[in-house]
Amino acid sequence: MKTAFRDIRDALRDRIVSRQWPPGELVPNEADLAREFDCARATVNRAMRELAEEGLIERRRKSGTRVRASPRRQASFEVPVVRREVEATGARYAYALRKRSVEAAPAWLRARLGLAENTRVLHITCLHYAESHPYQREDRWINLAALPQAEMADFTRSGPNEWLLATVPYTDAEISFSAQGANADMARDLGCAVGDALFVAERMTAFQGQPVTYVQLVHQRGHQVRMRY
Amino acid sequence: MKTAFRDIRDALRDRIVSRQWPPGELVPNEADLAREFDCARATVNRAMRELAEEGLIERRRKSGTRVRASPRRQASFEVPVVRREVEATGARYAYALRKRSVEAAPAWLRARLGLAENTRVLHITCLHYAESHPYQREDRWINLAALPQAEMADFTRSGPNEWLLATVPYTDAEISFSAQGANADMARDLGCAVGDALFVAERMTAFQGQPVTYVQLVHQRGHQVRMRY
DNA sequence: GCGCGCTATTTGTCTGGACATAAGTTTGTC
DNA sequence: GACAAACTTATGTCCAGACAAATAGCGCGC
Repeated sequence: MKTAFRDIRDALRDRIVSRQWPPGELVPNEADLAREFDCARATVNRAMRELAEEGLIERRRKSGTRVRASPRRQASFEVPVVRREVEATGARYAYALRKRSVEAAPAWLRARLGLAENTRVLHITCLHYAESHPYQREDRWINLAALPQAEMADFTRSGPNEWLLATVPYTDAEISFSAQGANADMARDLGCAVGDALFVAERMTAFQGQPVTYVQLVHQRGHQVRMRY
Repeated sequence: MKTAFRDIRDALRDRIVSRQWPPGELVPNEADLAREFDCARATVNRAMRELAEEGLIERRRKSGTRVRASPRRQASFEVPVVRREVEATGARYAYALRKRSVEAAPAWLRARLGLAENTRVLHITCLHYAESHPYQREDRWINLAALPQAEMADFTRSGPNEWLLATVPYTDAEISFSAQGANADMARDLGCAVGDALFVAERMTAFQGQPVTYVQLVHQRGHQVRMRY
């Protein structure tokens, strides 16, 4: 029976989730499986490599392959771009700039991004709407030492997010999620009460080792981030 | 110059992030790159496949490979298991069962999991501590039609999470994050004020198509979920 | 001009073989 | 017994070549 690596992978996964090969069990070696499935060892290797990436099995040279006792489960989600996120719901996206200023980086920001003293930053506050309802409030700081051309950019018609994506598309980033009570600014901009529980995403990005931007994204009440795994 | 697929992958990634191959650009085909790197085409293929998985390039038969205009960025994080999450901070983990009852599934739960009427569920409420401070409040419903042995399980010493992991280790799941104001129960259990903004994770899991459990995990004030990408 | 089928090109996968690398296991020496 | 060297075994990677599958683009008939 000649099968593709995808079929082999799925067949092996099946044996694992059905407990035919229970957690901790040693799996037959590649050569044997290649014989069983009547294919080249490389094909079995590819199948097993993918299962290892999924976190279902653990492989070690010489010791062989075993089914993980508790499978390492990882969820992955697409980092949202607000315009697309809004448009995906079918709503019309709109944007409004609230504030733009060039400042010396405050101490908390310098600490977070690892900036030198006296670093100049561009501070943008803006709002993203779904139809006419505020959807997300964005508070962003851009490191002008790393990205001087940001000072010339026009943020009155579209947000810094899209400008940055077009200008510095490849970045290392850290994202974090938390819940925060609305302060006066958030409450005003999002049309909720002070103290309301809001879902907040924060993101720090660096390009080639240099910190580029920090952003706080405060979402409308009830916002959820969802992912399958 | 003979190189491994890892080196080739990194070299190509470098050309992309340095804009030597700008967004939208057509990348040389595998045969040419194999000649350039003096290796087999399969080796280039492996390198490019990984870059495609990273979301940096897009490949299509006959049209060739191009650098994505805006790279698809995906963050992935390990689905947390509360005991390990607490112990990773260096704190001692402790557990307390608050409530255990067998009930008919309420309507909202039936709707969420797609359960038949009159389905019996096991409802567990428990607390997870870091040292002596409440860390997370867990409210869980287990579908007894799918997992009757849950009714016999002892949840007085360790949580349903660990029991489920050991019993049904391979599941499909959907996870979602949101912010919610603390209700009276949450405030009492977590030692905060009613209305405080709390970070909430919810999870629905299914095993071989059958809904198994729904859980709401309410975290202590200030909780963050962090990931790099 | 329009639709349809053919062809050329590019990626996707597989084979059978080879050598590299990691890491248990055995053997040998002290 | 302790330790190191040699051996064995399973996975990791690579190669050269082959064929499969998708599809962009061309040419043909109308």
